[in-house]
Amino acid sequence: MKIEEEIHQKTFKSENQKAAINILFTANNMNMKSFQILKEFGLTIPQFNILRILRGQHPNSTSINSLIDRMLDKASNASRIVEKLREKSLIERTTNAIDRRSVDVIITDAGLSVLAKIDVVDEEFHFGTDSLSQAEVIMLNHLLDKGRKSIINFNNQ
Amino acid sequence: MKIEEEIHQKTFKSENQKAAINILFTANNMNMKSFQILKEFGLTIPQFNILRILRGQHPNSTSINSLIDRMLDKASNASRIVEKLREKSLIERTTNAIDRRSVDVIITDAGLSVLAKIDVVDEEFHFGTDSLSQAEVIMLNHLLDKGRKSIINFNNQ
DNA sequence: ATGCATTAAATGTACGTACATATAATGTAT
DNA sequence: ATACATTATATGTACGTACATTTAATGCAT
Repeated sequence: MKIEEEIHQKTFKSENQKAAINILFTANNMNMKSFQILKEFGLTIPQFNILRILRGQHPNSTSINSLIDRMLDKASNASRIVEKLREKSLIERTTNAIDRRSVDVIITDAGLSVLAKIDVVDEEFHFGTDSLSQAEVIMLNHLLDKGRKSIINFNNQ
Repeated sequence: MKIEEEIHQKTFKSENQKAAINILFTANNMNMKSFQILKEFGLTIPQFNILRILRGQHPNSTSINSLIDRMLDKASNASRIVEKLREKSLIERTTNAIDRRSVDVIITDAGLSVLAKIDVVDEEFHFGTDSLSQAEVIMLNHLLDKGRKSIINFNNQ
């Protein structure tokens, strides 16, 4: 469905404004979808993202600081999210022996097990699988990369 | 910059997975940018969105329920956001005379004035203005509309 | 007119986030 | 060795959001 119909807005100032709203609306849809899937597993989106990072490092541990560096969405508070995961026994947290300021976070077998279950519905975290051709998806990635330029410049000011 | 470089991830399971991450990352960038701009005007993103809806209806009033219907991002709590705007005297809130359950919300002159100032930097709320051709932006809108199909189907289940 | 369902909005709770600040451990210059 | 800066993490506050529940007004069937 066209974005005009989705949000009941007939006109836009420009195709560029429409594109901005289109991207935000699409991302919002995707987030809602992820949210619904993850809820069944008792996880929030940031908790899921952190678990996946930890799985990528397994069996090594990862510091909180390193988690913050790797997260897609700004995670000013990895500490609190990690604590939620610890309460569910999906990760373990130990003070680093060498640098006692640092915290070693490691995913548990239970954590790996939950992620394995979510992998089954993993294709839900892809975009346009059933509706876009391979060439179209590649084009979409290209246009997003290219169009993002001005935003990035702004953020780096 | 390509998404691979942006998030320091070299490989993806598919172009579709890359597209999903690309959309989420781009939307996140845009939101951060809007957040920074609006902060200078003492507004949050949902507050700004509600103000714009109210301007669209001005000089008529809008009910809280109607606001919820129109908001891009699910606003389960338009009440609280409206209250924040009222504290800043950017809107007025009165009980509807005919249906005393309903609340009439109307933007004040101060509210219109703030939006007018933000209009000056309005082009920041567009996408790819300096980097994409008109044909490319139209293509992007088309691909997003088309690719969103499977998400929408899922959400309507 | 009375009783019950429906509707509009507000409120409570748990979570996440931006930002500022605090706490504790470590590094470093002297 | 001591003082001070830096670093890693945690905590407090204000805001927004999803969800459940509450409150009050209205609609409707009888």
